[in-house]
Amino acid sequence: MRMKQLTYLSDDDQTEIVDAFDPPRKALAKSGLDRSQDHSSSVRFIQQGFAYRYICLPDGRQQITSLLVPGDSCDSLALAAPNTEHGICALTTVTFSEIKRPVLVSLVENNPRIAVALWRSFLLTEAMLYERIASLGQRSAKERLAHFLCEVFFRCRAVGLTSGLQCGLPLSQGDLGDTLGLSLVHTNRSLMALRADRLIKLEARLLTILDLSRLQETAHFNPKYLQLQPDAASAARPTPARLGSSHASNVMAFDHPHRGAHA
Amino acid sequence: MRMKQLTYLSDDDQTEIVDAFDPPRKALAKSGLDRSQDHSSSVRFIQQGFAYRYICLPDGRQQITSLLVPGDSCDSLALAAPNTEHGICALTTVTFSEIKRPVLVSLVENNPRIAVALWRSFLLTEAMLYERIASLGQRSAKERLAHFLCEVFFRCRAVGLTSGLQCGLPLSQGDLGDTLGLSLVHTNRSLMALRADRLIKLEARLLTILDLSRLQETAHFNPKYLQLQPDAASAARPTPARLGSSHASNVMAFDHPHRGAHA
DNA sequence: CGCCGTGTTGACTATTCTCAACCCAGGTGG
DNA sequence: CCACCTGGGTTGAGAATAGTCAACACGGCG
Repeated sequence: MRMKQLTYLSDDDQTEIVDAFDPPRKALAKSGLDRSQDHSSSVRFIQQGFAYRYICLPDGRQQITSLLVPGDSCDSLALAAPNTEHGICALTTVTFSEIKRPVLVSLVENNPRIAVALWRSFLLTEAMLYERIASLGQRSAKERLAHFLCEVFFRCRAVGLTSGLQCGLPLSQGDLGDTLGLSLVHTNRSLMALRADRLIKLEARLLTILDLSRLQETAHFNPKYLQLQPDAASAARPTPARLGSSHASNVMAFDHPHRGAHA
Repeated sequence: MRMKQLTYLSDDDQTEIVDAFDPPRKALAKSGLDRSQDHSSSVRFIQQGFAYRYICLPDGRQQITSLLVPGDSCDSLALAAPNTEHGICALTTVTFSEIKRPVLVSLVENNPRIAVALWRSFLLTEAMLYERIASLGQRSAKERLAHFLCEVFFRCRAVGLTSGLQCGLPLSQGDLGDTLGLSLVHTNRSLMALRADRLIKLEARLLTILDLSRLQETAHFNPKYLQLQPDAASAARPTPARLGSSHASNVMAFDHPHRGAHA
């Protein structure tokens, strides 16, 4: 999980975390990640698969606020303010675990390393939010798209879900638009522009970066904000994903999109 | 400070916090809030005045990512990731206090109420970031502006810096544009549109809301995300601002804009 | 076979940006 | 006292960016 790369928790620490979780559950693509009904105050962590967090405006427009990859928590907010829930929707089949708030609290209180790991994880989320705001406010459609693709790629690489310059990107162009604040059509055209520049390939939910440094340039992308550890950043070798299945470091570690239960 | 309204810290708790701060310092309008050189790892809290946090893109564009009002912390990020600093710039004369990281940590470890207050404060920041993303991604210029004005007003009211439907707004139209991802000119036109609708007045850095509920409607603004306490939300009576000067609940609690040290 | 969901493209419209004036108030220096 | 400068704010006109509507292509699936 994300904590891993951030602080090098010991194996004991990790076992401690894993044991504290409720048994993992699954959500189908396009379904919400519901919390189990009996405890409203819990935190969910993605173990496998991709999901997104979104906000709906009263008139139906929706904004995808973050992409959630394995290791991410869904519920930093809910910890203290259970009334401000956002929706979480699976993009692929998602395996996730829930941990009850009191359990997490005692974990944090008894193991300062875990506390730091959790803290850093939330700060990373915040850093990504700031960067997204800069993107939405200042970057053009093409830059925004390039920036998002860079971010996805680096995040995937940090959790061992890349192979060379390829990673999975289980978003339709409509989803991409909702993420970037663009219309579907304009998203398509920006994508075509990046392809025409020979910067990326994107087909069948598989992103291939043809020229990473030029892509970063056009995006004005600086990975510093992702706070990657030096070795997690290089990641030529697949990072051993430890939590959940121990052989999850496959690029297309998610099921191919097909008609699931509709949102 | 913000902690106050969020968790009703006891007076003892507050004294404990106040005592832990370094002596307050001042920054002039348009100057950065520099940390004192001797300890890079510290957290700054705004006591009086307004400031903003911003990100600069390499080509000079700048995005204001958040407005900081009295009680806000400048440095949630720096706590764990000192390399991802953002700039903080004063909009008015600002009084702020710094607290060294180890001091804050021991405060948090020894007083769980303070820990919760700090935690909630950071989560509130996060909630505002999500909402800003929804604004930038989905709302039109006019809606965005209306939404921002609503947010500012509610936040000011929560810290007792309103009088009726008035509050200070020490941003130039250029600053507003950098906040909302709009050009100066278009910001001006959106502002004129809101004025033409008789929703607001804005002159000499004083915002007057002429019709709050209609302004909220046009912004699709729902204050829920601000997690206001019921009584802080009503706030017909001025909230006694306790930290810093005890009589700070004046609407125009900041100096009028004039040429300060330039950025 | 026909019906999705998804991607692609064209044509037109709307929103937003840029450039360029101009105004006004306050401050500064003669 | 006035001339001048500077930093806002306001407005117009034209250009660029992005959105909408509509059509069509393609593959998977019933």
